[in-house]
Amino acid sequence: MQTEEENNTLDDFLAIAKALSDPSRVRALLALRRGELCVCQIIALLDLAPSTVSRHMSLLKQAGLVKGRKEERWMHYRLAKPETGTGIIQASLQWVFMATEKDNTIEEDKKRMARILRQSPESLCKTRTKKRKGNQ
Amino acid sequence: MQTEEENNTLDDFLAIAKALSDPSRVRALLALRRGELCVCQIIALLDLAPSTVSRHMSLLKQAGLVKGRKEERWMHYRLAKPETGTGIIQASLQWVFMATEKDNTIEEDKKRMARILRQSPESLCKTRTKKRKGNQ
DNA sequence: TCTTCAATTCGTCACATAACGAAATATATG
DNA sequence: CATATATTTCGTTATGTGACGAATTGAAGA
Repeated sequence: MQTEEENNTLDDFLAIAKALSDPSRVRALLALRRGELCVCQIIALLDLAPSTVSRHMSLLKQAGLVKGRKEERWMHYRLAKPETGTGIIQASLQWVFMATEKDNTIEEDKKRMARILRQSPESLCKTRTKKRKGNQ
Repeated sequence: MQTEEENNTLDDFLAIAKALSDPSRVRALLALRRGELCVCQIIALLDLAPSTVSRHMSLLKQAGLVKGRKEERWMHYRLAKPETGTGIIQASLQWVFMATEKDNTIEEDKKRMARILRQSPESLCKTRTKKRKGNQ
């Protein structure tokens, strides 16, 4: 994937563009600017079903925008590092960051994530399991 | 839409990302680097039904990436100019350009468009009308 | 080994979207 | 006004996608 990369740049690009065309994925990606996050923390941020969040993160990973690391039973995601990315990845990340700079939702997410980070990840997961989720 | 633009930057961004997550739209957009193009020329490039191309161009326009200009009975599209765009637009265009720099399809499209431009737009349209299109 | 639990995968549903052709619209031209 | 023609809009169909819950996987811990 990095040895030659000469022809189907378009497909790589489209995968990135698709990954970035969903609000939940963009919010998750931007939240990772803080640093590595556990899936359960992203679940808490987005307030979506674990399976949904898992799929979102998987798409971001496939596009090459984030990296995953499993520690014990928790999966941690972080932004793709400069040395890992193909240049397009880094450019894409910069693009999202600048394009969403002044967004209200993202600002709210920062505060929300600050609150989430105050709890330990362990308690977070247990809390969520017991939590009622009664909407559609 | 341009008077203040303070809060829902995310929606604008998502519209752009969605517009850029389809190969036909990206190809059309990149073809416009040459300069303004008539819809019939884009139809010839992509080899899609006129109605399909029209919809694609409409989405690109909605996202703010291209501008339309009607001259006589022909619709011409061009890239959004620096002074027109919100900054995000220009950044997005630059991003697509750099990300697809080395793509084969795009290279082919350049040659293909050169061939198309050798014909006059008028003959192009009439040709296409008579042309058989027997695939799905 | 059995249990626990975080995360993922799978199946399903509702809805979005890309493709087409047909019909409508707009703009010359007879 | 009627015709021709470029483009758009509309309706339909097939496929893609996001959401969920249920079942599965994998890593600790009893």
